[in-house]
Amino acid sequence: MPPNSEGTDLAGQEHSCNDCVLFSLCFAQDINPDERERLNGVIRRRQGVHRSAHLHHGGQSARQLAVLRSGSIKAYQVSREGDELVTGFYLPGDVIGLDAFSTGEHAGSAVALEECRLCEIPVNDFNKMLGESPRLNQVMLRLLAEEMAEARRLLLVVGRLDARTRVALFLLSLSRRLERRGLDPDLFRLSMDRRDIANYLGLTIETVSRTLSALQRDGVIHVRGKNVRIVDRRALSELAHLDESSRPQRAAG
Amino acid sequence: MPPNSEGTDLAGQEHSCNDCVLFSLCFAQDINPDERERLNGVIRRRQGVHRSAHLHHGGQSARQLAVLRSGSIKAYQVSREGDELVTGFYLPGDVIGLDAFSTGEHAGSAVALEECRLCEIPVNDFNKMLGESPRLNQVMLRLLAEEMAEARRLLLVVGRLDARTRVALFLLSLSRRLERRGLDPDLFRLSMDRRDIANYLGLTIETVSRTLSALQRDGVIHVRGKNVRIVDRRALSELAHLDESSRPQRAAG
DNA sequence: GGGCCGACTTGACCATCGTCAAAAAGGTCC
DNA sequence: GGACCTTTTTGACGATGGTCAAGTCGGCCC
Repeated sequence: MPPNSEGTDLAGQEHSCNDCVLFSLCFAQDINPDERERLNGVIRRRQGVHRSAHLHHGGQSARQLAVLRSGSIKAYQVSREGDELVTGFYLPGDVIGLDAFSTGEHAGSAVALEECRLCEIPVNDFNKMLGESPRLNQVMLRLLAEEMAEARRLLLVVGRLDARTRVALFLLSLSRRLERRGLDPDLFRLSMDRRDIANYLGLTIETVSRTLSALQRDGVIHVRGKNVRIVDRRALSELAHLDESSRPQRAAG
Repeated sequence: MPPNSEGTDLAGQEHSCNDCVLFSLCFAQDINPDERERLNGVIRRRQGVHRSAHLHHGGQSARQLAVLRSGSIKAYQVSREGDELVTGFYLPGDVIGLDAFSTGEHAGSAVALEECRLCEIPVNDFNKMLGESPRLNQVMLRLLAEEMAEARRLLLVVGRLDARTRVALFLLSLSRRLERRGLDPDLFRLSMDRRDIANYLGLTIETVSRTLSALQRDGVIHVRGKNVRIVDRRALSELAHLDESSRPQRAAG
């Protein structure tokens, strides 16, 4: 088993935000110390959330806001026709449940891709804190705006780029996010299966598979099942950075 | 010139929200009367914003939040490679400038597609009101969440559906929005050109043109330049409603 | 270990939609 | 009206990526 094969288990067993390894990634760093102390008081630290367990379903009323401490989570929506639309993947430090922020009901579903640990904040407590802290409100707006920007980025990727570019962008984005969490950006394990990747990128399983194989053949990456090694980061970046040549030219300004 | 050919000029010259024809479409209806009174005091009613005039550019710091009173507006972003990504079209009653809500800088650009009138609220005034009204905060969060949901919908449309379905959805969406504004849902004029539609839907100009022609050939719509008449709404809805047959089957759950 | 099942890969084929090109329609200015 | 330019339409062609099908790999249970 290669090093870093779990990929997303970097949190310890702390019981205070101040000791938490994830502190620099967590929104808790953005509020002031006594607000944080108060947060500490209401947080439920949950572990043993196993693979395929749902954190919430679309339409459900929100019970808590959660920060992922270890593991990884898939966010998706279900269309009226019943098929799945993968909207993102959460890694440690990410906030889960913002989609219920305004209506009180979750817009989409979230499911664990592997064993997870979480910090959960009951909505009641959280809303009370929101009512009293303009700072916290601001932080939430920022987080929401970030999700928005992410959705827009995804829109560009999914709608307008060819398969190779989409896959390259996916790998680089994941790599960068892992690196920010102190993990090896060049050697990691995908916690989602090909179906999820394909769905997320708006492609088929076969195309994802073929594209990964092609990237390997070209010496850009090395793939073996869920294990990925980035061999030629420069080449991968060039692919992702929208070489005019490698890209269908859909109506642009 | 057919009736309703302007399509988006339904606001009068009122100087109070209470008299405004758009009241039922505007977020002003959601706040309480004295907040609205205060809003009235700071609103600048601007007209004569002509075609191709920009309301703001991406990266610019926000000067005001605006509600469109008449005309229509295109929202877009510019990628690092310099091409345009149309993210949406605003109609009367829509709020413009939410993209700057958290950072203070506009994420994208907004440009008038035809002569427009606006209600502008200077950011300073608006922020002050925000700091004092939890209700207004809530309304803003709701609006932001709605834009988010819209972005997600667009993601589905652009990434996963075939050209015919995309165009059908586009026409139906526009029709529904016009109807909500008291205009004819079956006969209207597109204020955007084919390039904008194509870009918005992640297609080429040619494909949009061909698809519109095909829909006309099939007796579903009638098109003449920018003028559109929906002839067979039922058929159009069926196309849009994702008939399993007419749709490439990209990885779905 | 062996069998089984699902995940993944690979190949052959073909539809959709992008590309290139040219003509037609529409708008503006004189 | 006529010249000129932009927008839109239409056609021919080809590449990308979806579909169908058959294999290979890997994990899990006995």
